[in-house]
Amino acid sequence: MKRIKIKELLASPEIESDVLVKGWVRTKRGNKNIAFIALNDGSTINNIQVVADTAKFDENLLKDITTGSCLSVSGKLIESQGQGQNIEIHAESIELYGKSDAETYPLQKKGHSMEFLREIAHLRPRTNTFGAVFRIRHAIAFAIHKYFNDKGFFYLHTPIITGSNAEGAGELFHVTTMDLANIPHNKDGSVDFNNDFFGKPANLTVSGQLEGELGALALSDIYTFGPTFRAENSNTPRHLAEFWMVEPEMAFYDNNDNMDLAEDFVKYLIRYALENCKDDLDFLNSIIDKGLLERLNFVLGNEFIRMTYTDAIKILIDSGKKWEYPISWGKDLQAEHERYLVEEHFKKPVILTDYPKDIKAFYMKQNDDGKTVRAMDVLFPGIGEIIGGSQREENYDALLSRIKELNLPEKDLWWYLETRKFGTAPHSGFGLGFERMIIFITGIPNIRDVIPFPRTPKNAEF
RNA sequence: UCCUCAGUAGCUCAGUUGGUUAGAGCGGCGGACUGUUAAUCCGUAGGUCGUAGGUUCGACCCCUACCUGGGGAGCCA
Repeated sequence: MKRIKIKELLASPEIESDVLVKGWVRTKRGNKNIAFIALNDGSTINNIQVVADTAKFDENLLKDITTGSCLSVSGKLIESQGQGQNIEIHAESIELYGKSDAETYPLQKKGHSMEFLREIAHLRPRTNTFGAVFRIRHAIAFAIHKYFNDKGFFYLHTPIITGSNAEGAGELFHVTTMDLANIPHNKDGSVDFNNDFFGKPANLTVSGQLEGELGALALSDIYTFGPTFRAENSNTPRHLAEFWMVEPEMAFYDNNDNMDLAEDFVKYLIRYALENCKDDLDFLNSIIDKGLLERLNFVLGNEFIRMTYTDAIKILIDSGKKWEYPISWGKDLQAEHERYLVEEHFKKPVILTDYPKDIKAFYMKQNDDGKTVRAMDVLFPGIGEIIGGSQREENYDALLSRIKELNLPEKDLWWYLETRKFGTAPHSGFGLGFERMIIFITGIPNIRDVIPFPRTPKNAEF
C-alpha cells in the first residue's frame, strides 16, 4: 500500500478504504481498552486520529507510542464516533519507526514559550506554531518566484561571496582561508591578502543589488532572492545576521513604476498566503495574534499612502508631538517617526519618497533640486521599513561625481560604472526583507521565530 | 552597542524584613477508568536557586563582575 499524506487524506477521505499513514505522535490518550493517537506528518497543521484497540496490539508497542515517537500506521478510514474530528483511522497494524523517550523529549502536550523553543530549534518544527510558520514561509518563497516568473522577470543568481563592500550597508563578515593564528602583514602593518584564497579581501554579500542592476541592463527585468549577511551587533526582534532578501531590478522603470510594482508585489504575497495557507493562518490568528487576518485583509483592501519625505517632515513637525529624537528636514526618520506616520496619522502602509541625498546611498537617482534622490521606502505597521528602493542613477558623470564626493573606492566599482558608459538606461529596483514579510504575514513578533535556524550575535547553534 | 527587566524542578512560575528540611501547576513515572480531544481521578520521583567572587554567625534573598534571555533604542531589510 502506498503511504498517503495526512493533508491529502483529510482533503478527500474515502470512507471504508484502507490507508497507510506515517508521522509523529502529538498526543496519546485513552484507557486500558482503547488508545487515541494524534498523528501529524507536517503536511498540514491538522492531525489524523488513530484509534487502536489495545487488545489487538502488543502492550510494549503501545507503551512505546509516546509524544514525539514516529509511526507507520495502516488501517481502515472510518467516520469518527467521537467529537472533534470527522474521520479517523482504525488501526490494523502499527510499526514503530522511532521511539521518543518521554522522560527526556522536551516537547510536551502543553504550550511552550517561544524562547524555550528557540533553544530546541532542531525540534521546534514539530510544534503547531512552527509547522505553520515554516509552511507559510515556503508558500511565500514559492509565491515570490511565481509572481516574478509570471511577469517575465528572470531569477538572477548574484554572488554570495563578493570582493568589495561598495554598497556600504553595514559591517561585513570576512571570508578567508588564512590561518587566523598567523595572519601575514605588509610592511605598513596592514593585512597581506596576496596569498589569501581570492588574493584580495572578500566578504559575504550584504546585498545583490549592484550585480542585479547588471542583469537588468541586459535582461530588462530580473530579481534576486537569496541570503544576505550583516555583521552588525543588532539585538532586536527585527534583525538577523543572516537573512533573505528579494531584490527586483527593472530597466526602463522610473520610481513611480517602482512603487507600483512594490505595492502590487506585497499585496500579491499577502493574497497568496490568504488563499493558500488558510488552515495555518487561522491557527496563527487564534493562537498568536487575534488581529492577524483582519490586518492582512486591511492592507489588501487599501492603497498605500505615497508622499515625499519633505511632506512627511511637515506632518511630523505639525503634529506637535514631543519626539525623543527631534525631527527636522535632513534628518533620517527614527522608529518613533515612522510609527507615528503609519500607526497613528495614516493608519495604513506608507511609501515615502524623495529623501535627502545625504541620508541615502550613492547609487540613487539625483533629483533636479540638487538636494534629494528618488528613493522610496515602504513602511509597514509593527515592522517599519519593509522595502527600501529607488530609481538608480543612470548618468555616468552624476554617478561618478557622487562616488568621489563620498570617497567610495572608485576602482572597485569599475564594472558598475561601465554599465553607465555602455548603453545606460533608466532603471529602478527595491529590496524586500523576506523575514520581515513573514513576520507581517504570520503575526509572529520575533524575527528569530520565522526562520528555521536564526543567526544572531552570539548564536550560531544548529 | 546603550537603557531596562529577568534567570529557582524537564516546562511555566511562587518563594515573606537575610534564619531549620526550597513550593505549586503542567509534564514524567506507577495505578484507576469502555470513545478520548491540552481527557479525568489517585499516588509518586524530580533542585549545585545562571556562573564566579564578596558581605554576613547565616544568602534563592544584599553587593560586584560576567554569561544568557525578554522588552525598548541605535544600525538596517
